[in-house]
Amino acid sequence: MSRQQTSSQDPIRCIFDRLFKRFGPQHWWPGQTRFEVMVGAILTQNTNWANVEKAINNLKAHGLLEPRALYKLDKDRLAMLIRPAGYYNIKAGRLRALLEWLFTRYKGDLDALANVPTESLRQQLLSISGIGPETADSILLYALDRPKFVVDAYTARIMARHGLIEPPFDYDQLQDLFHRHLPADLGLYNEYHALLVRLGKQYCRPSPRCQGCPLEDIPHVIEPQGSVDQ
DNA sequence: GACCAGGCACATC
DNA sequence: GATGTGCATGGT
Repeated sequence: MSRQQTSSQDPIRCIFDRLFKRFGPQHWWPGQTRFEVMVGAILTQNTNWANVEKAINNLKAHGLLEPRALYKLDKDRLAMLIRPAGYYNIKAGRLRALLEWLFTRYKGDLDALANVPTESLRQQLLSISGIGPETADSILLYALDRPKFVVDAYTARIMARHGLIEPPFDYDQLQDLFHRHLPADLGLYNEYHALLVRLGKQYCRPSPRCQGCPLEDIPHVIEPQGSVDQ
């Protein structure tokens, strides 16, 4: 198999190089504050980002994209404001659960999270109802500058379709694949995840239509499963 | 009208 | 432990 125009023999790094060369920097996460990123991470669950933006703009327009203001907001009213993002009753509850944690444990002060070790913070986020591994890691990476690689549906589909990991696999196994092959670098994790989403939107839909995919000649290397032993 | 989108919790077997 | 289902809007 050829290695032309790849700057690394490691397939995981090779994919990043290829995507960055093709698509360039993605400037993620599209949010102006840490709190906006946290809210967006919940609103975007199984939802198109364009719809999330509508909901975020509603909150902004009402001056509610700030922890204390949102914490004081009635749940039904919150649900109506985030309606364009879908699952609005569920997500209103999830946002309230996040705020409840933030205020009960940290008095609503995002700066107070800075001293909490990453793994402890991750466990705390995962203990909040409505925050699973992807949402937790999105918050950790994009809002709180912690080097956790974010795995999403696109990541799973792309890696499986290009033979980099053998199904069945779970979130932790896929994340571990990236953690083992990459340095713990915030900028790299940030850009890589964004690039995978960029690729997935155009070339890696559920129904295959992969012509012109910039990864089509990446060597297919099935990874041994990660060290998730029980 | 069908499919899809930057998940997660819960019920059931 | 694995699998199925509900949650919902809006663009293509």
